[in-house]
Amino acid sequence: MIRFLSNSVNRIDAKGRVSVPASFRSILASADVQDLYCFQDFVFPAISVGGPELLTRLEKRIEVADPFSPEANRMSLLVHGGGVFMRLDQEGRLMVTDFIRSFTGITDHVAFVGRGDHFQLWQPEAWEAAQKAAREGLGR
Amino acid sequence: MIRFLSNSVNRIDAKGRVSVPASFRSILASADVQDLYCFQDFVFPAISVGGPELLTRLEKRIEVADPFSPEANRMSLLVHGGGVFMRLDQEGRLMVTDFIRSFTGITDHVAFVGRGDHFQLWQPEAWEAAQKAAREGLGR
DNA sequence: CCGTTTCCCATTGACGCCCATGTGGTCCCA
DNA sequence: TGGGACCACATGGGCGTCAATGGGAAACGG
Repeated sequence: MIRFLSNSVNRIDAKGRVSVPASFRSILASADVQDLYCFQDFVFPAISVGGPELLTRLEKRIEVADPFSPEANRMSLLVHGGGVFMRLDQEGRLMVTDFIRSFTGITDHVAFVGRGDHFQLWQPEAWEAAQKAAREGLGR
Repeated sequence: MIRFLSNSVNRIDAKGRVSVPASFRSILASADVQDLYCFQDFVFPAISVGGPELLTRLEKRIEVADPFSPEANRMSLLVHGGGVFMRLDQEGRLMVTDFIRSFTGITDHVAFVGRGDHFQLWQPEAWEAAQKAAREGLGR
C-alpha cells in the first residue's frame, strides 16, 4: 500500500541536490518505482511527486474530452507541459532544477510533505503558512 | 512509448538556431523520426511539432468530414497550408524560421513545451501566461 | 557570385556516478 | 544503567560524461 505520511525539511547542497526522506524512498522502492512523475501542482505552489500511474490517472481525464476542446488543451498544458519524469541519484537525492525552483520559490531548503498516494515539495515557509491556513479553515 | 513532457527555455544563437532539449530528441530518436511535421497550432500562438504520424492523424480527421464542407476546408487550410516539414541539424538544433517567429512572437528565446504525443514552441512569456491561465481556468 | 544553410570542431557548464564524512539513534553487554 | 560499537541516513565533494552553445568553413541555391 502506497501511503506517504508526515513532513520534514532537508537542505539543498552546493550542487543543487536534496535527499528525499528515507521513509518516502522505502515506499517508492517497495512499489518498485524508478521514474518519478513530478508536476507543478494545480492549486498550491508545490511540486507533486508520484509514480508513473499518477500521470496515467491524469491523462485519463484528458482522453475522455474532445482533443480540440479548451478543456482538454488546458489539462494537457498542465499535465504534460507542467510535468516531468525525474530519477533519484544513487544516494536517493533529487536534483532541484529550475523547473522546481521557479514554481515553488524553493532556494536552499525543501519541505517534503506526504499526501497519501503522492508527496509534495514546498518552500518551507510557504508550507508552514499553508498548513496554518488549512488548520484555521477547519475551525469554521 | 512516445510522451513528450516538461518545459524548458533555450536560447537562439546568432545564426537563428536553437537546441531542442535532449529529452525530446531522445524520444524522437527512439521513434526513429527524421522529419518533423510543424504546424501553427489551432488554439495557441505556438508551433506544434511531431512526427509524420501527427500529420496523418490530422488528415484522418479531415477525411471523415464531407470533403466540400467548410469544416474540412478550414482544417485542410490549417493542416496543409499552415504546416511544414523540418529537420534538425547534426547537433540536434532547429532553425527558427520566419514561419515560426511571425506566428509565435519568438525573438531570442524558445520555450519547449511537452504535450504528450507532440511538443510545442512558445514565446517564453506567452507560455508563462497560458500556463497560468490554464491553472486558473481549472478552478471553475 | 553572394547570402544562407549545413557540417564540423571547441568550449563551458551542468549532471550522474562514486566514495567519504558526520551525526544521531539503537542495541548489546559489562 | 552507563558506555561503546554499530548502523542508517543526511550531506559533501572529486571526476568523467554529455548537453547547450559559439563560431569557422564548406556546401548549397538562387
